[in-house]
Amino acid sequence: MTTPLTSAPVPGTSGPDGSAPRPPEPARPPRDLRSDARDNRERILQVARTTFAAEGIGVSMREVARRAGVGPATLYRRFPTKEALVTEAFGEQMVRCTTIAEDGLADPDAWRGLRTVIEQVCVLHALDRGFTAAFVTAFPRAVDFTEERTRVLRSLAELVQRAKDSGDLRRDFVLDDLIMLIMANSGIRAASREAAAASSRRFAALAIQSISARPAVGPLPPAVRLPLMAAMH
Amino acid sequence: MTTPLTSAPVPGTSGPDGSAPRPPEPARPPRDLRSDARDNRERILQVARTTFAAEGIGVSMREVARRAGVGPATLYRRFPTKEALVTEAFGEQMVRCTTIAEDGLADPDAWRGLRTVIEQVCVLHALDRGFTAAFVTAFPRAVDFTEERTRVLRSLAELVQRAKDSGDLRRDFVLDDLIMLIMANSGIRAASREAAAASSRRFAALAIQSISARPAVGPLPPAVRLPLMAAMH
DNA sequence: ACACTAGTGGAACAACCTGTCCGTTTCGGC
DNA sequence: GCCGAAACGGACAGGTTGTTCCACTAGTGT
Repeated sequence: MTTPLTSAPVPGTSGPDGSAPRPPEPARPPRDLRSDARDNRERILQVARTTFAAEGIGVSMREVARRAGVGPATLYRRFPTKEALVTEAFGEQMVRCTTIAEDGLADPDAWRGLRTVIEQVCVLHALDRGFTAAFVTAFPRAVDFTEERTRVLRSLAELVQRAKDSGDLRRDFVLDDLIMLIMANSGIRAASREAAAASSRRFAALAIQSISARPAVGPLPPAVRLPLMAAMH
Repeated sequence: MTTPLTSAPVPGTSGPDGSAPRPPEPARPPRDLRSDARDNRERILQVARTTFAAEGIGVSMREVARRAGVGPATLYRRFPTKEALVTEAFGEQMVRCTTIAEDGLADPDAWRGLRTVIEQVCVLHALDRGFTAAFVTAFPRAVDFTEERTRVLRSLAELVQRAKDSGDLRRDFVLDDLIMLIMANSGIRAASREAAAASSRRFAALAIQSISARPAVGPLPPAVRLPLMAAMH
């Protein structure tokens, strides 16, 4: 099974031209669209962003098209698959995540930087109505954000290390804890975007409390009335 | 704002006659089924429980029927709707939740009782693969667990109050925080049931840390390697 | 043993989804 | 203006979902 070696070279791959099939898809951004097409594309993206953020990824492509005032075919011409649309729509949030991480890393006070990262990421995700969880569960293996992601993770790892070195972060903290807390945050559902953001703020404060190496009971952001129908079965 | 949850008067306790159209559905348990039908029903329930717990609520009715070795019609004759099946299937977990809450309340040490409740509920939900979140998001207004739920909430509210009185629980803690933490826990996804449970144990420990009135950095359950593809975009 | 009916499973239905085709409209350089 | 190509949208295909119909099967009281 590991030795297909002797077989004839796969036809087509030996050519000197070496034009790869098309996996990397280098030029994703719109090339030179006609003016109306460009407008439509932009409108679709905007609608997709707000709709997905507000109602989750379950919204159908048709519905996105309808709200953007175009036909389904137009939508599919610009974004050949739903995954592509979602990826593109949330690209902005992705770079925002990167920015947050690097801003945190830039803070000379690593512990404060880490705290800021946690709070901002939590709120960001809350405003996107658990986009993370939705996206991940919907497209488990999609995510060609890999490049951005590893960059972010590298930044966070260094931030965590520095916060430990300064003695502010518990020494048994690991990067997976940070991921866990962020995933947990995305499990919070509230009645409105504002409530979700407020809730996430409080959650972030509690999370920070829990990972501090020198915990001290300080004030918290206000509590939020949650739809009790939720978590208790 | 200082009166979070306790305000809701228990609905439906006013009318003496109370001949509601049919919302309570008094006789849900199987009445006098034929032997084979009874077997089938039991088998369906068992399959539904394990399947929903393991793979989430997204599993189709067809699939449940197939795994139970019956036709779709049989399934639907016993459980007229998917919601009914889910509700019935998770009834067991529901009473387990109740048990956990009442055991916690029975503990003379309220703080220890609360800690136990948090950990056990978190693990329970983890083993159900985020059943709570899935259920709630799938059937936002379903849940005729109201009776059980209010009972649980009442127990928890008292437990929280007692833990505050004993000076172990932060005084700005509210019941909504508990709900928030439980919802958050259900946002955690891991590679396996075991990993999820372990993760939830660690999460619960952190949560307890964060709401303690006298926090002290103690040991935590082991960290779990999470599918980093997840929460970080 | 027998009939009678509760119970059954497979096919079918309606609604929805993602993704495609094709005749029509509109842009944009001349 | 004009005309070719780009872009459009409504209808179509194929799949999956929850749910129902119906001819047949198999328990059960006699």
